[in-house]
Amino acid sequence: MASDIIRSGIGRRTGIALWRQIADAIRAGITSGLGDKHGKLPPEMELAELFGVNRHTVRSAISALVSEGILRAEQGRGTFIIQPDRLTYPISKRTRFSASLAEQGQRGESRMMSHDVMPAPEEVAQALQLDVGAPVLQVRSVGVGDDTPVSRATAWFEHARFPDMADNLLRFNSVTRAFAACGLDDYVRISTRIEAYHATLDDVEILRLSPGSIVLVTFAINADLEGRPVQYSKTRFAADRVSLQVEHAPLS
Amino acid sequence: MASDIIRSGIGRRTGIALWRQIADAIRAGITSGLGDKHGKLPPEMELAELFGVNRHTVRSAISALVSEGILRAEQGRGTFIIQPDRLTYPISKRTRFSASLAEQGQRGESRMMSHDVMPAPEEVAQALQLDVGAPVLQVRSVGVGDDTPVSRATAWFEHARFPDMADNLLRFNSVTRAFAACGLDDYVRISTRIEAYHATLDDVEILRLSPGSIVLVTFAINADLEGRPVQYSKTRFAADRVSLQVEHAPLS
DNA sequence: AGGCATTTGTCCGTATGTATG
DNA sequence: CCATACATACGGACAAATGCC
Repeated sequence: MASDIIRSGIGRRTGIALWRQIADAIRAGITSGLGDKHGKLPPEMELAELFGVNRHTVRSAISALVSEGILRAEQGRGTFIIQPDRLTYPISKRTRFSASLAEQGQRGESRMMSHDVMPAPEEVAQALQLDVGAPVLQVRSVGVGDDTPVSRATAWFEHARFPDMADNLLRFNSVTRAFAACGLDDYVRISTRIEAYHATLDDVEILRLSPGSIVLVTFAINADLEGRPVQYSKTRFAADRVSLQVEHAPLS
Repeated sequence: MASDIIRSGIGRRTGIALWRQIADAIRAGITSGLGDKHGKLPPEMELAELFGVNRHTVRSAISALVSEGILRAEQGRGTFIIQPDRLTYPISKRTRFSASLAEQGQRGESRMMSHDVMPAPEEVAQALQLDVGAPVLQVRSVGVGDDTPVSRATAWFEHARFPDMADNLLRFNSVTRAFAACGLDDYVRISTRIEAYHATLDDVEILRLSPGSIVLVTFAINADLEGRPVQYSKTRFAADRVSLQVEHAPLS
């Protein structure tokens, strides 16, 4: 039954207050059928029964979501959902980060936060097929869509091969154009690894998450058309705001 | 100061208990430098100062992580991190579920739990390009590697086209061979969507997770060589036991 | 062996936050 | 608003196990 599905996961002495769990459940349930076609939630008493808690507890949850800007409560009429969709990020041979958001009609951009030339640590050296300690450009950026931070990325480029990469990235604000300005006309994604973790404190702060929420982490390698790696990047996505769409190559 | 960096993000009356926030912080910190080379955590008093809380609060966090199987506490010696390796699941045009585990030298198998012919709900009908209500075979299975449940999947097949699918799956315990027995020699993955969620009660039970842990959910469509969908499946992976590896097509 | 510092484990009491009716 | 029950967080004290001198 629907009530069982919704109630599942709500428990006591888990370290998370009931009102908070219910707030999370309502936030998650928004995508899967909670609320009618006008976005109206069931009345508080009904929600209380649904979750198996007191009406006061539901009220705490709702008031938290209202101050998060996810719900709107109207005296006498009901409580309504203000629904933001998940952003879909395509992952394909031709993944272009900056183009993804624009395609969905989302105002989105990637803001470079810092850049630095450093000796390659082992993980980066291995991905870029360089010697450990070889100079690499490290770039940190934050992806923003609809005024909400969605992802934060760290990318590395071989400094010897692309000495002007930092300048070009700053000028064009696009990896594709920056590569072009460095003399690389085309590149393809050769590998993507995906894992999921609990948000770190940095995630909580930068992506404006609540403690305990989830981040999807992608480890990606882009290469030139000869197959030589040109970029290694780790990106952390706010899991409740995105959907990663793997697009396999078309039939040959 | 370092303690200020780590302390940031830990807050009171947020609806999430301090011990829970600290447990999440330690869990997240394990991947990024918390703990020395032997996997030993700083002593409780030190962690308490680091997070700006009482030692008892840190102890609550640690005891939660111990019962999650992430930490091991030894009286008089210290608290240690238990690091199990992740299984890597390739996701490619030719993803074959049953072959994945075997390739890694892992004893793995997929156990069918139940099967049922039912009218296609909207999500399934859309994925398989059928009319809503058309008969489909629904199969639930659990993927097990090294005696630990790793994933649970629900798959749907068009019943009219593959009437003997259930029998063949039971007989061969392999999607690839069952398709072959139904007259379909080859198929390819055309779409994979990946999202991440908190574990539901069912996840906790079936995948033997602890409440609050993470599941990676993949939504996959396989098609025949003409591009007609033959299988739609949703798979829920225990996120701390797997790594999804997207393999892009080789350069043409 | 003994002595000592370090670290986890257990008990007490008390104040505050959360949840119910 | 109020009263009640339970979970959370703090502070202090001491016991138990380990390892080192």
